[in-house]
Amino acid sequence: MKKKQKSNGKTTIYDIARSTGASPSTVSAALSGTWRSRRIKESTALEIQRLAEEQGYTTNMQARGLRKARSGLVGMVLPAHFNRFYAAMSQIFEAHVRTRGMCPVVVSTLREPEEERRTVETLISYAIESLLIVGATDPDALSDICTAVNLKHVNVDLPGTKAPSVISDNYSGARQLTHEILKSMPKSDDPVRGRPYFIGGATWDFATAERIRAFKDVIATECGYSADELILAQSYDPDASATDVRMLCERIGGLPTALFINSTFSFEGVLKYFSTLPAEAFNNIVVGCYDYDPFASFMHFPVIMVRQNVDRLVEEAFRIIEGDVDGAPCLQIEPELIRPRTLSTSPSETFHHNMTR
Amino acid sequence: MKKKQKSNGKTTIYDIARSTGASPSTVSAALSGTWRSRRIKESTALEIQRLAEEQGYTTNMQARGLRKARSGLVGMVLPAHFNRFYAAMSQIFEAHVRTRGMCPVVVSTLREPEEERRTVETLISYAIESLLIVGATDPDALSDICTAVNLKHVNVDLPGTKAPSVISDNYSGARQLTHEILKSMPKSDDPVRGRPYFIGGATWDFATAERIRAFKDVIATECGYSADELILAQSYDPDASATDVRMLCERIGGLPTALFINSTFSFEGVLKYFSTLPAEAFNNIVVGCYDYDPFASFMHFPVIMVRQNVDRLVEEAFRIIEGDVDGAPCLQIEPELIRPRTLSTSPSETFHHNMTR
DNA sequence: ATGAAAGCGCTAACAA
DNA sequence: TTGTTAGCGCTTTCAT
Repeated sequence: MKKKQKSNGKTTIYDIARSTGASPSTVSAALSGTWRSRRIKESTALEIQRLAEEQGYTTNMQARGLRKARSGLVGMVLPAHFNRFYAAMSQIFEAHVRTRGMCPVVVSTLREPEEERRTVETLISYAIESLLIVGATDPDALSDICTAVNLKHVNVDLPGTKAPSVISDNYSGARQLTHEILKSMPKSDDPVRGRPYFIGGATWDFATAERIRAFKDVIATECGYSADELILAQSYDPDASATDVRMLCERIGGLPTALFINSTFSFEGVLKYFSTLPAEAFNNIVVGCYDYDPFASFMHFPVIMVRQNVDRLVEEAFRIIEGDVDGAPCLQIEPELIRPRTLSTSPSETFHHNMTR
Repeated sequence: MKKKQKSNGKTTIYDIARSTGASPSTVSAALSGTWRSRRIKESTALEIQRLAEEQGYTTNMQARGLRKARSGLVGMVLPAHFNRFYAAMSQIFEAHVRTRGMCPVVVSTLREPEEERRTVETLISYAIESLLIVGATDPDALSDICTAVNLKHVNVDLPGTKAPSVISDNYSGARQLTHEILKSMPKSDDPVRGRPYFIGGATWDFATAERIRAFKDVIATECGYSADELILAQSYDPDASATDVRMLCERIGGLPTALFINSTFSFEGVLKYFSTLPAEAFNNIVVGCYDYDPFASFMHFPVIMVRQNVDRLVEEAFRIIEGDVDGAPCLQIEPELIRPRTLSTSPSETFHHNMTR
């Protein structure tokens, strides 16, 4: 152990320079990898590197960033960490950023437009080099901020009009899910209980709207009736869904034969109500859930789920950031349908390798 | 819109200085909030702020950080994002950091010691002001790195010997859970199927070891027999647990009357096996799970769960960071027991407000 | 093959 | 009440 230098404990290139007898600029070159092109003798470079290592030198990224006007940081803002979908985003985002030798900064903004703005500005003040905007409530406002400092950015999951977007193909996913529900739905001639109902979400929400559109379209073509009356999309809140489904069941005198549930949050609410019913009540129902949770596979009735392709979502976002895209195109990524009890072969397994606790 | 200045699009205090006629230091003071103590006329300060706003000025934190030797960043490393527990950590960590007017940086390290080291070094090079080390595989190695640059840090969830730690009280939690399992376990005189079994986790893992110790202790005192034979802790992998429970059931000729499952991952595996059994098989079983997942509440058999107190874990970590702690004390936080079907009153609800999708 | 020196944007003495 | 100046640690011409 050498003695500490300066007031705080950090070794600088000047310290290294002093102890090797080289100049700061030589040390800089040796340590930043540019020494080859600066025609520094290999032996000097190696010696410097050895000493730096020994003294526990780490580059001060603030200084480097200030000088080079690049920070090595890549930012991502998302609504929340505590959510399977967004958590998967973070995980994959990090992997991509690391591949590029940079440092990921992920910050959640709790769906508050003001917080979104503030956070993006904060990230900008740290000179992030590009930004993924995930599920923002007001993507275009954020685009304006980014554009003003010409920061490359992409909208993910929720589209904007002022920057490229890559989102899940909600319409197509909901079509598949509705179709599958109809296919495995117990036959019934009951014009009320024998129909599929849509629960959860909010009509002002882009994703919900797309899913409802698909739900209606498929039912119109495959069943020949209108689904207008079958939709209960008041909110994403679990408790609201619990109430909705309870009132529905009371109104139609029992469980319907099929349910299209708009998210795992709503599903949680529905289950809360379900848990008040006897086991026999579930002999004639099939549930579809637009979202994925492994535990939901293990209910005592069939559950069909849709899982968004987080991998490709992020991959395409990076392709756009790094490519030279003009305008604000919107790329739609097909989600995946998870049939009941198919957990063992599901892609979620890949996560477990790294994440099992 | 004014025209762009400089090569890149960023306004600096010099730009503002020029357009207000004030000096850079006055601008700096006006913009960093120190103008009161610098006895700057209120009107000048306000005028400067107005212009800064108008020109879309944002402080360059790299420059400020370099100058002040403080970055405004607080770091946290954790094993993975894709995990309820760690995701909750991130969420709460962020809230705490924001309260302090700083910027959170959360990075996952996938339980790879080398990645942990690299990440901590990266964060240090960005001059983070303190660090939470969550669930690290080798906390002490990280402590060494931090100490070398005298960075304040705390271990969370997994203890270390070279820095203060705040962890869940695994022993106490597992005692409670075991006790509760024994209490609600169907009576049986069968000396094999009538006993509780422990599934999942790894004996080399600190947390698992503590839980097993509690499991054994409670069984010894309450039942009077040794639990040595009742423990199947090979791995956290869902599939391994699926196999373990299957082989157990084959060996003892049916389901046991009680199961202590060591994590939701293992639970997932157990459920995979359970889904091959008929519904009647579950009439005489109670399951305890050391970990929490809302969906697990809705199985067709009672599930008792333990939820770690993430809130307090993080809160205490900050208290330690900010206080003046000597040595490497280890604070244990009591987890919470969640009895079957108590979801509606569970603290998870608080999350939904912000995180409902 | 290497060194000297300027400057990235900001803050904090020290002057005035 | 405000301006001048030095310097945080690094990279990068330009010299040598």
